[in-house]
Amino acid sequence: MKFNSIDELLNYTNNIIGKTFYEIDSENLLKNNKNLKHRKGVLGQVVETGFYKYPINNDPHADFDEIGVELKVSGYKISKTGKISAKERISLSKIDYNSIVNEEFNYSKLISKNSKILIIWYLYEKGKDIGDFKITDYQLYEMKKDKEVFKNDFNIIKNKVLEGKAHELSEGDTSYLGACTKAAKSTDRTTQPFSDIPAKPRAYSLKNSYLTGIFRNFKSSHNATNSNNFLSIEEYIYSKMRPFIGKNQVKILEELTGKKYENKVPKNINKMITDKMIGKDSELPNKSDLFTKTSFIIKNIPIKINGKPKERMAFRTISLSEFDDDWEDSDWKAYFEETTLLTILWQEPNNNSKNGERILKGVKKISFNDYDLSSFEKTYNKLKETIQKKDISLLPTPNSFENQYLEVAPKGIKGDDAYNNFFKKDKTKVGLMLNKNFLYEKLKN
DNA sequence: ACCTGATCATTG
DNA sequence: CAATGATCAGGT
Repeated sequence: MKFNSIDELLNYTNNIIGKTFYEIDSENLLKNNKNLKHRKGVLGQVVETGFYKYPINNDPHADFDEIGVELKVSGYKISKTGKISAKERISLSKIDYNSIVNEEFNYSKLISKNSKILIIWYLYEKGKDIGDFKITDYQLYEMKKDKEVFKNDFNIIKNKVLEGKAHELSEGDTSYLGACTKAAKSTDRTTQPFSDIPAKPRAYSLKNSYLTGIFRNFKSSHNATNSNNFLSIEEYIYSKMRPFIGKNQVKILEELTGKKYENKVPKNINKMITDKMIGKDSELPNKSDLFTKTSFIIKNIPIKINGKPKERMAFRTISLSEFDDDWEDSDWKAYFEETTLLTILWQEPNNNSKNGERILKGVKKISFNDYDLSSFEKTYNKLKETIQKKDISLLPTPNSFENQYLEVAPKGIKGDDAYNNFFKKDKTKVGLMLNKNFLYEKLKN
């Protein structure tokens, strides 16, 4: 099928809404070949051949070349809380560590020949036959809008390889363009030019969170592109923080609110400040496009004069039922994989100065690599086991295994007795925390 | 001086 | 009124 204009393409595409993959699979790619079912990309082929009537085995990238549009078929899921998110990243070409160091950013080569992508969205439902997934939306997206961010991301990846740190690459390093792992076996490794350490093979990808952002914007048709000039989140955060850097907590809060806090320093003073100064986590997507397309969480951490953190970093309380899922499917894995922490650093002016006196120092971006995640996985599995066996002694409290980064700690209010009441209710009074040593290592580099 | 369980102030 | 993002503080 050939389209002469984008309008023509979209008019035709409108007919795909409401269909399942079985319904459009005229070539019977799904029914005839059960093995194909689990192959990635088969749904894209079904749409190409069954709906757009491209011949099978057509060059997969030709798509709608004449009108400058590339086709992507992408799943999304709806969480228990009703939030929509993309199911998977879209992976692009492989990263060649040995040649990237000599390459300059080239948008058209990296993303695609075409600047627009037509995304066909289907609703992924766990346990359902993939042929029964229903297509619910289609969306034409102009990738060029994000070109400068892609360029910045590309250079982050390139610089890491230049520093001989290809093995430390992580999807959290960048904003939109990820470096996702790409290998048949998880043990596969490849060489890198400036280090002898073998690195995992990776490909460029459009990050899951980026796709999620695109789709959420589309659904809320809040397409009012709040375009701005910031290329990275750190730059954005710094622009908000700059007037306050070097001042102490009480002074900053007083400046921001006009109230006096000298005699009574709220325990959560840092969160009050960053909420006002930068924005609440829930408001961030309205502040900059960068926030809609990447999951950022602002965290405050007090540090000592020597730069070491004074405290662990706490996350929300956990529910017993969250640990029904296997790690691979768990919300916690997705959270740590995709979230980038923006750590606001508050330094003590003297040893053991009190809350309220700490000085705003700067911001540090933290994301987690595969090595970190494999340690988190152990914590997760210990929690899962604790819950399954109803045995509190198995709980991954601090130092419950070698190289533990993520630990369980109480988080309630007076009298909660979090450990003894652990099994009483689904919503527990304990939370997950990253320990100080781990945090320090992350802050250092 | 640190570790780890206990507790707090504000928020939605 | 409980959850969140944090800090507090007693014991070692």
